[in-house]
Amino acid sequence: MNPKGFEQMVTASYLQRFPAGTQLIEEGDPADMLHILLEGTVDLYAHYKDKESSLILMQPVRAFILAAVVHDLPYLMSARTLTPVRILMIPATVTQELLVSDRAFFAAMLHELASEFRRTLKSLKSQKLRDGTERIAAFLLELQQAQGGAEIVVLPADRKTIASFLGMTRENLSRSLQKIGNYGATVRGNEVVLRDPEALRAHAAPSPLMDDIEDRPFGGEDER
Amino acid sequence: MNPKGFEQMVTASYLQRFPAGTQLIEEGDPADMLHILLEGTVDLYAHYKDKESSLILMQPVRAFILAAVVHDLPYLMSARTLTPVRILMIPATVTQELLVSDRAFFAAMLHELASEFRRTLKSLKSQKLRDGTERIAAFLLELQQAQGGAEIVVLPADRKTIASFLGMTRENLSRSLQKIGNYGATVRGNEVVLRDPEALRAHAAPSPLMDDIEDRPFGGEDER
DNA sequence: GGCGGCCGTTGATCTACATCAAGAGGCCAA
DNA sequence: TTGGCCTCTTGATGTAGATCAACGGCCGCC
Repeated sequence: MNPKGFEQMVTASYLQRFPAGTQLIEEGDPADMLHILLEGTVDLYAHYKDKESSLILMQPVRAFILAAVVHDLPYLMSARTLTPVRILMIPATVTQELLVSDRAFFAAMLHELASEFRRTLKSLKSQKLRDGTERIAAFLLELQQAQGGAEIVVLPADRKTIASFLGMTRENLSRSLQKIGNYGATVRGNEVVLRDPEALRAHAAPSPLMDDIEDRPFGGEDER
Repeated sequence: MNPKGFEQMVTASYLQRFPAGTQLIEEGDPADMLHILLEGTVDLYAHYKDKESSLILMQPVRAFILAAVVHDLPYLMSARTLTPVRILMIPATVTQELLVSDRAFFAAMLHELASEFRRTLKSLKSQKLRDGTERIAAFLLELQQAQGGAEIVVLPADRKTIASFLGMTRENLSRSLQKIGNYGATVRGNEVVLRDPEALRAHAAPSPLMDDIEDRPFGGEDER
């Protein structure tokens, strides 16, 4: 973005730190702040009757609840920190001014929003089309790629949250993690060792059309 | 948008009609055209292993697959017409030029994309948090509002598609439609009579945070 | 007309997953 | 240390919804 807009943004915004477990946003609140996650992990979740479900496990650097700010409508999700975080908060009014005055900012927001949309759509696809163990396998492979491809991946949250994010109960996450031992994944506390990523891939059939990954060199997906 | 941009768009675009059952887009194809649905109904769906699932039942006027065009990435969904349709197709290159040259067009796209995002997120919430009959009840109430609030709502697609959209099988849609008779909804072919919307509401607990409805005349999502 | 193919419904069974229950291990405070 | 309280796991049971199967209705087509 241009320097003037940047200065305007910085002076009007708050760069804040919060400890783990902080409630940042409550579903239904007016969208008065655009949040940009710079460091740490945030859980975006929602309620219905007395249930709740995690919808997005967010890692830096991402803007969240951009759509609510654009439309000046209430947040659709609640947000809480899972780790200590650093967040840049830009008042909605300033955001809207920047959208008008700074073309580069505008373009960045459009881009970010398109990313969010595609990620969310992928979640919906995964949720509707895959079963539990397939979702876990795909999730582990996503993590692996996000963490640089190492054999050992570290889980980004406690079991309850991951289970909720993946659309299952804690108990079944536990059991399913056992099952995928058959595909060469061994759980060790907070880490999972992927001894046989190919077996996992065969089971999860990951694809850039359904997962938040880049196409792999040797694309095994046939289309019709 | 401004007249010059509009003219540019119109001359470079194609306004087309297609009959029901036309395959418009195949998941994974490069995003070479922005589609704007002017008339009719389109089903956006995806497949995985040999299953497929309907993700969006789109009614006019909406742009679809906007995010893919913005990012110049493959479509995440396939599209087929459920009725005869009228569609404006704008080449991706022209769309990208317009995003640069026409501020109003740019703003409209941002707005539309934010709407799409929120709608998709609501679907994800509904899918993860509600059971089958709750989803049906909420769906009927959405339709009712979209159709002006009349007592009789007409279903926008065949049962198989609706079932898939709602995340269940044809068989269970059929059974669930019986069950919601207890909430004053009677099925009659392609129509459903909502004799007791309050009972339905009590069951589905609809909310503008989870459904594509307006809570209140005051300040809902605007339309064109 | 009569035949075959799809669609929607209904019923019987199966199964993935939720729920319920109990126990193991970790953490911290008194 | 002990006790309380977490989270996570494991096992037993319950259930929503998938699958399998059969049938009637409708439509297009020869």
